[in-house]
Amino acid sequence: MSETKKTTGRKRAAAPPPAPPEDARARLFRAATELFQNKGYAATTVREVVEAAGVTKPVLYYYFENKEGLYLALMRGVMEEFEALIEAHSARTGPARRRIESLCEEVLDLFKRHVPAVRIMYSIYYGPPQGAPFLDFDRLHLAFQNHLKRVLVEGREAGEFRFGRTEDAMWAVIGVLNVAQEVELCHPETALSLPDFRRILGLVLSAVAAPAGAPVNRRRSKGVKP
Amino acid sequence: MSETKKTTGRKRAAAPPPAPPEDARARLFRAATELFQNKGYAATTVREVVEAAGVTKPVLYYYFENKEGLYLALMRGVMEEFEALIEAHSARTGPARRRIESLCEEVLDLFKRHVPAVRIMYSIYYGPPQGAPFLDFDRLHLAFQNHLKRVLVEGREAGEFRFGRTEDAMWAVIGVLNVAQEVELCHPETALSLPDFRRILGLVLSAVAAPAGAPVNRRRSKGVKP
DNA sequence: TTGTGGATACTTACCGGTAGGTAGGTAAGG
DNA sequence: CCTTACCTACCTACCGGTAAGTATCCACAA
Repeated sequence: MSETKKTTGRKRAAAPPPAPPEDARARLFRAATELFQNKGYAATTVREVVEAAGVTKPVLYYYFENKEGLYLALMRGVMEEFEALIEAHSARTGPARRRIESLCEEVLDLFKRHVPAVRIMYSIYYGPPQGAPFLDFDRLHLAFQNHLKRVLVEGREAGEFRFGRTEDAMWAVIGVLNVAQEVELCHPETALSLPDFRRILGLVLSAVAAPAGAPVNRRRSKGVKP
Repeated sequence: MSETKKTTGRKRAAAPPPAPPEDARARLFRAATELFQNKGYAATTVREVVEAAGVTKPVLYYYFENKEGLYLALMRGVMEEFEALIEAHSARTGPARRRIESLCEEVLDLFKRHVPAVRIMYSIYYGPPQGAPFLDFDRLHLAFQNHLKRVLVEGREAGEFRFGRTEDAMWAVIGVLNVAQEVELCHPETALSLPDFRRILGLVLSAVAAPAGAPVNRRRSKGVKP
């Protein structure tokens, strides 16, 4: 099966490979990402992972605690990046609409850069944990919701938006983001382009936009940074 | 599904249970649904299923071909119901907005009545197949999209809606439905009520609604049933 | 210069457990 | 006496994980 010559020169006097292009740890990482996203956590065996990575089984246990540890290492990277994105956005200023647009676009971009990991996250967040160890995806999701709500409220206070319940507007926006993610996951060949996404988000935001020329309703504009 | 009382007549001289209220097949069905949704297909063992159903292993293989067959039987019921719903809606008439609202509400209702099965479907549709046999969820999803697009176009032709690209409007509507489903799956305790859902859908539909009192743009109104 | 000791990065060979699945039997009813 | 509806006992394959050994390099003392 594996074309990997088991005669890994590693021994033998003559130094065999000039330098492995990717070290074993990185190869394990890539192989596991690929397999977990294609087959799921439980359905992927460590044997498959190490074979795809071209290493032997104990190597996996040398670099990672075990199968769970490998999974956790995979997920944590993306989770931290997402958290940092929201954190960075919390400090931003400017028109609420622009902030929402750029937030969504950046989330979508992060998502596209980590499709395999996100597919695993999605399937575990919405579906059953496939024997995979617990990870608090919910915390991140909630942090995102809260940030979005804050920007929406600030936009309303600044007279930029007009809507009844903040949650309604929030869900409408999240719906657009979800759809873009869904298409990316299930039909990457017809994935929404950035202009597509902007148009659809614009459509929804137009439903909460204050009428053009509406009075800037900045009532005390509390908390809104200058 | 079929409540056909097999009346498991087999009772030893001293019948331990007075009478099983549910026959073995139905109990297996229920147990598998519960376990698959809680642990995932691959992470659920047939031993767990039969134990939860209170039967022995060969009973499962007596009623179903194997683990895969049990899974397929589970999914097919919901898929057929969904398909029938879209079929039934294709024949409906009336204002496009009402049709979209009732379609979404009925889909959401079907969804709520089959949360366990849908959770499995979701996690496999968006995520990796967990070693589960292939099922063409995509066909159903596409059928739904096409129906929705048709109603939207009819609504525009009738002067009820005004939007640029049909796909944009479709995705915006689907986004709302997705969000409602997402909340149902991940936070059933704060699931959107029907009024909540109607408000949010109304918000999005208001973005594609033709201005009040706009001329009814029925240009040849081709294909629109009277 | 050489010896050596430890860290690093693996290897082969194996373990106990459990997975899905089955062979073959049995009790009860028509 | 055959069919239906189950049971006990078991099989093989493969699972996650490990014990123990080995080649290579480098630091540092002799």
